[in-house]
Amino acid sequence: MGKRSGCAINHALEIFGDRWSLLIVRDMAQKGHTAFSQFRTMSEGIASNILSDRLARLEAAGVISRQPDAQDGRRTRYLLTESGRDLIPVLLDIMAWSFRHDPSVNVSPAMAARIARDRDGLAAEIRAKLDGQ
Amino acid sequence: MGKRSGCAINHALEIFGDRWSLLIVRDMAQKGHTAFSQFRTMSEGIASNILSDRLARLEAAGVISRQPDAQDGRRTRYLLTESGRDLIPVLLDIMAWSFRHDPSVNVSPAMAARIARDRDGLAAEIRAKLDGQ
DNA sequence: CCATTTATGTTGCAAAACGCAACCTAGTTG
DNA sequence: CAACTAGGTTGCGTTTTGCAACATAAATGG
Repeated sequence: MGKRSGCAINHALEIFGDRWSLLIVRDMAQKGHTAFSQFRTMSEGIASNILSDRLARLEAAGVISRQPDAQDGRRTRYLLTESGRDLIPVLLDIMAWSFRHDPSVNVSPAMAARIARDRDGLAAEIRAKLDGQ
Repeated sequence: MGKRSGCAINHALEIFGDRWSLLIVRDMAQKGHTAFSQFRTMSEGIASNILSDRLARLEAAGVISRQPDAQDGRRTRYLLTESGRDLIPVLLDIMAWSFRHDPSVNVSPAMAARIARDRDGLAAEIRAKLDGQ
């Protein structure tokens, strides 16, 4: 796993520069998903082998953590680490960018306005919901 | 090119959800690169066929524009569109995230502090430099 | 308790994307 | 007009992806 360069953008791309990793983080932040089977239901349709691989990579990168469920031994709980939660503002900015340049995207104008006006406040709200997990 | 979903994050990933596209945008924003041969010198080492493909995709997505050079008919100038320039704040946030969670990355603490304190002002400065092109 | 179902994966295989080196063409320069 | 430069394309082997089937451990239901 030799890194290609010390550039900060490249560093980030080596963690989530693919079509799936950020969608997993999105589902964790937006929907509070924590289970393998929950990620499999995402509308983009991720294959189980790819999901398995991406969860392992995100864990290796320190963006998520994996813990066995105490109540149900079959389950594994995937949670955003501090580093993963810190991606929430980036996710919001990407959503706002997509909306500005293609309003046909599934973002309400109200949400877009909220991100523009108070991104960090919104990020804090999303973060707070995850604290219960 | 059927889209996988209307999600704003997915929309963005269909444009730059790979290991190279954002590095091209980075070189345009950070270094003012406009030529094929300039992008080929990036330290990550992009192959010419991949570069050719990514420039075509970014143009198709409206993030960059391509124009023949008036002075030298061999040259093509690649420039960030408004949509491309609007990615600058996102790039800065990604840089800051990388720095916070891996300080070994090539970002000076001063730059990281500047992004934290005045991201939009910094983005405006970078934008202003591109206006000469 | 034993059969069934659920949750989390792994395996095999075909298709697509990537990476490298060589090659090509139009336009420019000496 | 010969050599060089810029921006690609082509071939080909390697890697990653996507799909479907299968495996395994743990829970649940009768």
